[in-house]
Amino acid sequence: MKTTRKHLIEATKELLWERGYEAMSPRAVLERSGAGQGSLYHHFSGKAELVSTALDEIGEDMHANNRVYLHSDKPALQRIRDFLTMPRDALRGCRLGKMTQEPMSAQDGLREPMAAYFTELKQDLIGVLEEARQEGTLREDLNLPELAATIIAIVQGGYVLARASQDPEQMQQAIRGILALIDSAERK
Amino acid sequence: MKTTRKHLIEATKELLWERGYEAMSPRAVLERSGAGQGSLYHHFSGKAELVSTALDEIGEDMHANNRVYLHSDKPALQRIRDFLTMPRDALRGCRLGKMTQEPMSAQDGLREPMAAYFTELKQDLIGVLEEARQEGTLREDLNLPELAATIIAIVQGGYVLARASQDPEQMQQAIRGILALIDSAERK
DNA sequence: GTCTATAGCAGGATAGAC
DNA sequence: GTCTATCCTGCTATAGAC
Repeated sequence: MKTTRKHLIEATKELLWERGYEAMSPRAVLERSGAGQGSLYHHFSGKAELVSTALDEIGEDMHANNRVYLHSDKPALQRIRDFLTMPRDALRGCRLGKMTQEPMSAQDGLREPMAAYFTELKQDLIGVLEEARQEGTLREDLNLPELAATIIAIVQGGYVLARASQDPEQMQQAIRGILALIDSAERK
Repeated sequence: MKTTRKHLIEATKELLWERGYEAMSPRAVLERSGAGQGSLYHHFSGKAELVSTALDEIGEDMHANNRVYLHSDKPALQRIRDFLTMPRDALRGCRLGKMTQEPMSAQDGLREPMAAYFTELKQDLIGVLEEARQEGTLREDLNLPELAATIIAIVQGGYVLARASQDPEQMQQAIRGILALIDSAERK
């Protein structure tokens, strides 16, 4: 079946979100996908390549979702707010961000998908912030790459706070805090 | 030796920082500390209790370090800036924050030290922000618990950005971004 | 391409001598 | 209290039939 490979990747994506890389075993992937040992090692050289493929897809999924908010027909600064306030499962954590803290994130083939995701997101944010500046709604003195990095960091840090306390509200607080600061950087 | 227990805890603290919980084996702790199998299971019921003890100490270490910056004799808002810009090993990640993204962070006895650290840090930050408000250097309309959460999230998210890109500068950018926004919330 | 069976090894914990 | 020896389990990968 051509779908066996797809099933393996799907199961891997789920398990990476639930457990991360270290705690995710190929055996668990086989059980969840319904495939046998041989299939995994027929389609992939091992755990690392399987995960690398899954990470690529996760990055694409997330990027596509972000663009729904960042490229709508609303004013640029509103799109930034929409991105910050989009629904997020705070207690599950960021599918990619959480793995940056594991030792595997230094390995070749595994770091790249994470780096690519955050680089693209940052560029998207910078683009929207430039639009806001052109629309005249954003103060001129702000450094846009820095502001973009700040916005991403708030989301990632919000996940950390939420999980530490097991309380999604902690992430919401952090986001409301940055929204208030962005309000004061808005030219009205 | 009474110090065998201490050596076990020290080795655990180091290994948690390097590898996190899932990837840290009791065997590695024994090798690094020079102790034998029996010592570990004499002093602790198992991996979880050993790690719980180590996490408590890590939280205390970090809290003591934070207070150096948050309780200096400088103006309150400057202490916030000092906290944000204190030296950090961006590529190693936060000793506690990184583990909030592991599955173990839901386990009893392991989550508490992380939750306690972030709760105390947030309270400290709120206290300093209240001082700033009393000094008349901070805009009155800002919600202080939200701003405190934002500050913590920036640091935690900065670690994520730095590790994803393997570039400490990404964390610095995020921090400079929030410093600029805080500047605009300062009453001069 | 997919399966079952299994190898080889490391993780986590226990037993029991000293 | 500390040690060495050892158990059981699960992880990662390979072998080889279908």
